[in-house]
Amino acid sequence: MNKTYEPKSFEDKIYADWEKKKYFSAKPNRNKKSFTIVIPPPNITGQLHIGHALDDTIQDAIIRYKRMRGYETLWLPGTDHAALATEVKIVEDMAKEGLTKEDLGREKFLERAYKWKEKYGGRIIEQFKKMGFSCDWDRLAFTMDERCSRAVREVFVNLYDKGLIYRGNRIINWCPCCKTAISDVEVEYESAHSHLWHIRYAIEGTNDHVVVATTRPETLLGDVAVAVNPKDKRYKNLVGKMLSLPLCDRMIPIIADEYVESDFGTGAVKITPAHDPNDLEVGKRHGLPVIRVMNDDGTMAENAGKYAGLDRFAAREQMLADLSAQGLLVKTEDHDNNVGHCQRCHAVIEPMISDQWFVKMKPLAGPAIKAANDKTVEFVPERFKKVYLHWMENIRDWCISRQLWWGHRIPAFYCDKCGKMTVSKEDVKMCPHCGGTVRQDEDVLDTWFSSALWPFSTLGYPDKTEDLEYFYPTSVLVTAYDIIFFWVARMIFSGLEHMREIPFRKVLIHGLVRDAQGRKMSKSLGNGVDPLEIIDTHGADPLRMSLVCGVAAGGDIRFSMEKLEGYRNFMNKLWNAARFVSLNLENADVLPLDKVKLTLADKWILTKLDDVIKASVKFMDKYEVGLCAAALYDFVWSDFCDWYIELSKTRLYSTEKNDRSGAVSVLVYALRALLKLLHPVIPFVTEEIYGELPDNDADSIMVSAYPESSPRYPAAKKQMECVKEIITRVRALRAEMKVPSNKRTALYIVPAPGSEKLFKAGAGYIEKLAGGNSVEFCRPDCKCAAVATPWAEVFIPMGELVNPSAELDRLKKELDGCVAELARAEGKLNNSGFTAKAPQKLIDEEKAKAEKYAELKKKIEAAIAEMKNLQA
RNA sequence: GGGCAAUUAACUCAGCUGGGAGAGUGUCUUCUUGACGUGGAGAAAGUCACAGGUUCGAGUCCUGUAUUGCCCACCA
Repeated sequence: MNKTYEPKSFEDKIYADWEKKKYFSAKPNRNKKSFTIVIPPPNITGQLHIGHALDDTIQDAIIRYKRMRGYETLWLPGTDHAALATEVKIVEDMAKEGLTKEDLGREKFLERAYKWKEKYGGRIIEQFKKMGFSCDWDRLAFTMDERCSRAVREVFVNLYDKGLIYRGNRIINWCPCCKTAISDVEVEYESAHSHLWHIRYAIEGTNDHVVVATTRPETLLGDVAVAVNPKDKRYKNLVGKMLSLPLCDRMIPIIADEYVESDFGTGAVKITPAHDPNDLEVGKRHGLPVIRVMNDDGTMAENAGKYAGLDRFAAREQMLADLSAQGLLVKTEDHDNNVGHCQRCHAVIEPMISDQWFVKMKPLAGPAIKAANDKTVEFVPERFKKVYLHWMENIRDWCISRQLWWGHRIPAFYCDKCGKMTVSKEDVKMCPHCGGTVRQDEDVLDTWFSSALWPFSTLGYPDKTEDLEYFYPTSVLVTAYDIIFFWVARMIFSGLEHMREIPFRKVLIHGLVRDAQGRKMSKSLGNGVDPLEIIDTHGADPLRMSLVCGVAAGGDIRFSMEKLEGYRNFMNKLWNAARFVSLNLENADVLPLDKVKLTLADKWILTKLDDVIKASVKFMDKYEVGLCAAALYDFVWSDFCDWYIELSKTRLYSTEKNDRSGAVSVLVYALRALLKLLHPVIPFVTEEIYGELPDNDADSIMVSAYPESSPRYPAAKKQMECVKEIITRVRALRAEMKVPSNKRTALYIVPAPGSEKLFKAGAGYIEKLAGGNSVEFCRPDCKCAAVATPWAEVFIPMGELVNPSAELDRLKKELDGCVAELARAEGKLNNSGFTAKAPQKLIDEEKAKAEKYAELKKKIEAAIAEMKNLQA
């Protein structure tokens, strides 16, 4: 083995081997339980970024764990066509050649889009492989492939037939930059400093006027009324009167409506049904017309008179200037409000009336709410359930049509002859009503409409496939909290509606990856890190470990190069531990454990191993991958490397082959087990090292069996912990006494009554690890520094090593500590409340402690007295 | 305006059903001992945000306060 960990030398090779051996592939198998995850499909235009790296490392760890635990595991991969996001990119790309969508036409544009998909759709998959992800690539799906598209049609038509999809003229969020409608969740609200403009509307036939306050004066020409609250005394007599709309010669009525709140603004609201959802409602109630004054590109429409053609913001400025010039702008007030922006291009969203397709949500939300409430689907951590429920309970209809070309085209066909519409799973050539020619709806579906079906469309829906029966519902869905509404919620109601069953039993939510300062990683800040670059320089395993280790579910994680290097060092540590083991294989036999005479240290590490197996299983079963990784990190570094390897050396360098073989056998056993435990998180390095071990149980660690825990040697573990403490204390004493660490000394041990046997067994370890060159079991007849524990005292002859007054100070400090402990224990025992109500076990423990510390105190006092004598 | 979360060592974070505060990084001291200096050994470092309460006992449970962050919401 190399002296250092060099991931480049094996990662690609190992991945290729896994793929070649088809370890990732899953088939329905009645003899095994299934465990399924569908990947959140990355956008085809995307590059692997740190968010995928986190999300999919968690999934890979879970999948690998379950695979090793004997489940038939399917991790189903795929990509998302990402209608709007992709189309925007393609349009940008065309712009470089001076081309627009219209130049190409729909057909040519789609050709280009498919070419784009071919070019970039595969790229991210190759990048996923660099991370080590064990997806079943033979099942690679795409939201626009034939299978998924069929599911989309099926679902659309079914929902339409049930009346759950409808077409309607409603206020939607319009992005004038992307020139499409978007759904509510695609609008990001940001608070902005703006103004409330107070504008004077003259009352017909009088010199009087009404002042209205507005934040969007550019929509003024679309006003069809001014509304006041019916109870508002100021305006009571004006209701029914007509007002002259400024900047044009139209007359509009004053109406009364409960919607108006008298104490905001002036208590008089302009009603613009075409550009505001509330106004549309008010308008409907009062039978008012709808006047749209803006074009799709955000310029003012023809009916905006002299403002026609002006951009909406320019029009605002111009109109304000004109109003001001006419003395109609009476006040400009500072006002903060929330302005919606397009999630994709960040342009200001324009609420506008538009003819679009919608999914009726209330009937679908009911079962989705119930499923969460009765825990048919569970959120981890649970608090995200509230977020989900709040959204579901207040859900509004989902606008699903997009004025784009890239995506699933809406399967509605319009007849020019009879004017009827046909919605069909199959393409319609001829109008079924009159035989006339039909044309398909121009629009495509929201990309999330197809992702909502992902857990079952990828498994064969609408057919009743074996896959679907075996792998559905999937086991856990893993994603970040920012995607709960977009995707998780929609998959839940879709699964319930179309499969009559939840799409996954659990939803594991994690946070976002942030930079070292806690900022969101973003292009504009330039603080993002490229996972591919990190894999190239440090390896995939350190990256995976640094994204996952120590993170509790639901939390954001901070990424930094320091952290990464720390975990790279861990890989090196693990590597070298393995190297140590392999270097010692030569002159020894590796035996099954039942053929080995186990030492105290062996029993200790095997018991600690058992503990960590239990902890790993406990954490992984709760999907706490991060806490599992942290527990293993500690075990490997502290228990296995710092202690067990060092402890094993006494026997490893023995002249007796039996000793050497015993030591090596336990080393190999423990190493193999911990590699398996670590494999789900750091698959490459564990596989590489596993390949170096003799007598493996499988061709590859990834298909080997996860370690089983079994009862071990709790008594030996306790004893070893006593020995360890003695060693630590002696080391500390030596350090404090400034004994050079390469200077070895004689050690004298006086075990406490009852501990004699233990320290005979542990003497070798103490000598080796506490800087001894000999051990004797008696009290030396010379000046000594002493360490006192409840189990034994250790004396080190001072000779010229020790400074007596320093030793005295040290002893005094030790006495202080001991006295404090004693006081604490006695304090508890003297508290009648404690002795009356605490569990007997605790009381006994405290009693034992008090006795031990009382005994210890005597010993330290004796040592102090002696030291004083010596000084005097 | 609602809701959620966080507040623990200099920094980043763990801490499960209440029973003597932990890790990593950084800092300091020291050691090239035959796995590893990407290392070993040792040390310093915390009123567990604040104020109450429940309890024999609170980082952990309850109430309130403060600060920070996030999400949701049609007050024009």
